[in-house]
Amino acid sequence: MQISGHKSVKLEYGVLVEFIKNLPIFNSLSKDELARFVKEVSAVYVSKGSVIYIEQDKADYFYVIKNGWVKLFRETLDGTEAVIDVLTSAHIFAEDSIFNDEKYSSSAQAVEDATIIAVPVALLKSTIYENPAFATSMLAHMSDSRRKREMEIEHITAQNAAQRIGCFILRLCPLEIEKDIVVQLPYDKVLIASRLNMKPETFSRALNKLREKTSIKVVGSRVEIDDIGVLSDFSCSACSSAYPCGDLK
Amino acid sequence: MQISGHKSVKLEYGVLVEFIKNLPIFNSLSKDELARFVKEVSAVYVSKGSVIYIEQDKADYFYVIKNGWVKLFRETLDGTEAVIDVLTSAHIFAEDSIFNDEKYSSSAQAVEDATIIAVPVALLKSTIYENPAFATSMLAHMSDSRRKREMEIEHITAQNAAQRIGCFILRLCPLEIEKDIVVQLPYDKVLIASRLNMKPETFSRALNKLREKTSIKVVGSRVEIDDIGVLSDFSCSACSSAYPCGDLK
DNA sequence: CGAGGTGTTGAAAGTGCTCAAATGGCGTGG
DNA sequence: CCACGCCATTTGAGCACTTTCAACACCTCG
Repeated sequence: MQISGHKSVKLEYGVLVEFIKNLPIFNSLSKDELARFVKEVSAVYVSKGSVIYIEQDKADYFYVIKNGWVKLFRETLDGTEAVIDVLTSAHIFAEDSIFNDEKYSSSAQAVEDATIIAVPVALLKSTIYENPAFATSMLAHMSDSRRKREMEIEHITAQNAAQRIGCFILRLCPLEIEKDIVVQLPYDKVLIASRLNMKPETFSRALNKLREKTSIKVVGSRVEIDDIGVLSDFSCSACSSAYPCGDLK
Repeated sequence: MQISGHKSVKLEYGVLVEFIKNLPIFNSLSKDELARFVKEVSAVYVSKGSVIYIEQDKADYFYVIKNGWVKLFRETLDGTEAVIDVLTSAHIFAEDSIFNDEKYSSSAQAVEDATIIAVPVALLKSTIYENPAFATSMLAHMSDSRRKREMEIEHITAQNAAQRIGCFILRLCPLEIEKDIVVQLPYDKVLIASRLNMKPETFSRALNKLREKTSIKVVGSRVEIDDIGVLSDFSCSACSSAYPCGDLK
């Protein structure tokens, strides 16, 4: 595994303020708190493949993704990798480091070039303590995040491979449009496969099946959807909520 | 489904205070707050099979389990039931009602006779706002709970049916003893099966396999474990943490 | 006793996985 | 510009595990 690929980057001050201020999770920060965050924070550029931290590392920072894609994962005793989540812009990770003896509870790796904002865990902790509105935001975030995991479990057990891929594609679609949508798969198919708890071979075959059943067109990472209704009928029938379920961002 | 079986019960004042005070989640309540909780709370007896609430019901209360077993579940569009969790003494549920538009995000049913403490959601909300230590406790709880779901996902994908049952049994075992442990399965096998995301038939067969592989003895709901090491070697090899992993209560 | 719930077993059908091999794109060194 | 090697992806064949459908044993309750 590649460990290099980290580079501290200077973001323009105004850009950083705007970015942080507009994150839902930080919208309850006071002006002073926001200033303090901006001061104590640092932006880091991580190139595709580089490891951000490893499970059990001392957790001094949690992160906000400015752009790019980051994979959270654990390794099992028999050496396989379990992908917990794959996140992008505006998502935060390692925020549970306030607990867990200040150790990271999983590992994180950039799966596409990314810029991430490192925020001291101590600052997170003290702000939670001092600003009840922020504490409530964090709690809402945690609750959503737990809910997201619950939906994940439902998907794994109730949907077959083709339906899970369909569901994944649906979550990439803009909500306003119904017909002739084109989306790009955001990262490579091997990773999508493990994100959806299946093998690459199964992914490939299930995508063929999905193509047959829903008349979507796939060329490389480009996906064309003529009619989103057909796709959601096929994918969501085994699930507890219909498209757009809105549960997983 | 049986809807009856709810009965308000009077718990002795001292008993209630002691119970609430000793819950980890409430240990940061001040004396005044504790008094207020005890005043606003009500104990409810729910008999086996009775439904506590249904998804989308208006959520005015969340619950703490005094004793018994409660199942949380959702129903999928095609009519099958997805079990989210099965909880017992000292666990809380529906605490995410502070968000979600004050609606329950799943349904809850007693699967064994139970006594549960109903706490007004409004009280939870205001206490989070007023007591940062309590807010932090709630946050820690949410974080643990999310982690628990993550382990669940790992189990479903990495362990086979027999290993999942082994893991379930291990979590019933007291931590101090290593040899000649006897445990009772806490609720019926059909429910354990769906809790572990498998069919009853699969459960039955996988339990036979587990018996062969680990020399545990099972008679009805009674399980005898000669050597916990053999059981954990078999069950935990596909997982990211070895017994006692301590992740799922 | 009969009904219904719970648990077990058998046989057949899926579904996804493993292992192996082929394909195709793409960047590097010549 | 081309050959090469690497990597991502696809395809094939066979296998392992879980589910499905059916039947049956057992127990409890009315």
